[in-house]
Amino acid sequence: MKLHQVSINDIARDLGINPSTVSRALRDHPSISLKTKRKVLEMAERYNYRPNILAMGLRKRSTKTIGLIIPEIAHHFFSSVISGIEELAYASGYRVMICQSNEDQSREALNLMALLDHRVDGVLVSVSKNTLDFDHFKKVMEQGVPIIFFDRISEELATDRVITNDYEGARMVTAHLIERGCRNILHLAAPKYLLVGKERLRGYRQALYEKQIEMREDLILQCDNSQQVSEMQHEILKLAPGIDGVFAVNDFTAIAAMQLLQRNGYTVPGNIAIAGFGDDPIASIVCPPLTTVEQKGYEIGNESVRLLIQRIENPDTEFPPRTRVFESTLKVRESS
Amino acid sequence: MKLHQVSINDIARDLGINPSTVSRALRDHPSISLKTKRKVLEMAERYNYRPNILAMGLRKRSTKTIGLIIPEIAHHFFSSVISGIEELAYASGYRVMICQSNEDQSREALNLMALLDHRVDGVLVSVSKNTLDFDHFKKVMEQGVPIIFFDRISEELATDRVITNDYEGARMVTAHLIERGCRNILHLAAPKYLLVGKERLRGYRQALYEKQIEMREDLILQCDNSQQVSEMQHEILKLAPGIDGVFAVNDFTAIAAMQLLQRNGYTVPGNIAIAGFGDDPIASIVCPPLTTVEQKGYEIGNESVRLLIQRIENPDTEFPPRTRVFESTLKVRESS
DNA sequence: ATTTTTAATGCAATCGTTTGCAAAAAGGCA
DNA sequence: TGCCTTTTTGCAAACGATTGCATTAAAAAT
Repeated sequence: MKLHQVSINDIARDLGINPSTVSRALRDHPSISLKTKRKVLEMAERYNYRPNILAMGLRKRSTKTIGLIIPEIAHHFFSSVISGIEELAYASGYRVMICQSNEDQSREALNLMALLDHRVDGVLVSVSKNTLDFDHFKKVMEQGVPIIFFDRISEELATDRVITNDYEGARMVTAHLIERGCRNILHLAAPKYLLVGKERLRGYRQALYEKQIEMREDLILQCDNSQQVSEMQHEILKLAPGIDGVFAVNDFTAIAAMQLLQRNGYTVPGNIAIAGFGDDPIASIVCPPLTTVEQKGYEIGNESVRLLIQRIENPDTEFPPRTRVFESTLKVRESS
Repeated sequence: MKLHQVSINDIARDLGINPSTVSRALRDHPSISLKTKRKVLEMAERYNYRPNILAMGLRKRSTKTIGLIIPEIAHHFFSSVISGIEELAYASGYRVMICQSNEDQSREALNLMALLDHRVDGVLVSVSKNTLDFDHFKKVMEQGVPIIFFDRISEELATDRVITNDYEGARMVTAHLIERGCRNILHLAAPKYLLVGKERLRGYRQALYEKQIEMREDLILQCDNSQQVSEMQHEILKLAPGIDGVFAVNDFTAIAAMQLLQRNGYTVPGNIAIAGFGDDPIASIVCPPLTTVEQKGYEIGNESVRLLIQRIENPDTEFPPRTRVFESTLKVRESS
């Protein structure tokens, strides 16, 4: 049986004053006398009063809550983004409602609905992998709820974006493989409609171009998780004799490929050097430890919240869509 | 600029009827004529009406939302628990608000407050590692908000619990090490106040006892994450020459220990066999792949929600505290 | 002592939904 | 048509907090 939580009215009744006075006293309104403020505060303390967020939200049309939609909570990158988000959000007096889309567009749309239903003041999103249609986001924007994309953004929506310099990261790591002597580098790429994937591919191409190495389209495979690696193992193994390097779009794919190659008699980095992207903790545990690119998850989360809160708290200011790019850094380990 | 979301009153005005009629029509109340129901539904559809959860929650004192507090979102075990929770919760019409305590008691208490402030209908908790004091949970219970603990439970609170059979899992895996020939097994244990830790230790002891192997207290080290492994590396290395097996309370600790030993010239499983607990995906990626114990994360999440919703929807029924135990299964891999 | 000014409080409507009860409309039957 | 049921709808008060405006109490000025 749920107890009756004490309300502003209970306190008012007990003190023989008006609820509005209690409300103002609690918010430290200047026109309330010190004496009443003290009485109210003391009573609130004693009764363990907590404001009813539902009532506040209803009246003030603001819940001091921001929504977050993430493809997969269990990824290290995303969980460090979450830390960055929570830190600044809490410090600024906001709560965070976390949802995970499981890389599924319809789930993503449902999550978005749920967040709007809860009347969040704004939304942070990293788009799910299979999201091709952005109408659900448009609806949010039309309602005037601020929305900010990070890492996995939508190219067709004009919103604030907080991203990693994927292009430069991929260029660096590919250049590194080339410097290590690789000439035939297999690229395990993300689907072409994902911007991060496109950018990393572009960086890969650029590095080859800079070092004047011929681009071979047959060395680009769309394959971006460990399951796909095992599904495509025949293709990969068929290419294996002709390659001396692998650059995968993320660490999980890189590791799966590495283990596949190792199981089939190739040595890493002896026969084939390997690099990933993301610097998941697993990269330093696998053997050999994986060369990869570190992304600034915490900072990306932090900056996203900063931009969002700015929009939330200045609803009448027109900001042009802003893009923040965080540089990534190469982590060279024994796999290359 | 946030738009005015259309409300039940807008629909009522447009249709020239009373808001209460609209409300009942939307909820399919039997005393509303089919004709009005159709009109209302059509209008609601057209205007894209969404009920205001804040108002509903305020009036009905139920938000159809359950709160979840988890120590670390990024752990595979917890994220599979989350999947289990979300699946059943969504299917039953509930939303889930996820919070992470970061293994910190004060954060945990804050999270709990936030959830209560949002008037969740019930709470699922896995206790943070450094939580020694349970007053914040008691407060929730006194308010009559149902609370259910899973995996990391509180022994001093009489609540529903959903746990793994840690004792049996630990006993099995230790027995397995013994069968593999280990006689001096180092146990890297969790803090003694954590029930999971105690139970796994108990299982370890029991296995030794059953196989009539002498218990050596000096082979039990309190050390339950990779950071602590590196802090305690001297102790571990000092013991290393005298041991032929390691059973760690979780996979991360097991792996950190394994790598420490390997770096110092020990072979695994040749010189020392190693086993962990939890079956994190990393366990099958590390080399050699780690022997461990699989926990039923998804099922644990699912069952927790089931128990919680049962309490939420039967507020007047007195359930005695229930405990559900899920069996774990041994996963033998190359590290032993 | 009376008026003016300022400080402190109260009133009442509002946010969007639900719900017990009263009222009206519709249907049935003589 | 009149009366009685039964079906449909409306009224108004909640839920808990906020806020513009009116009002009262207290202090200052005349």
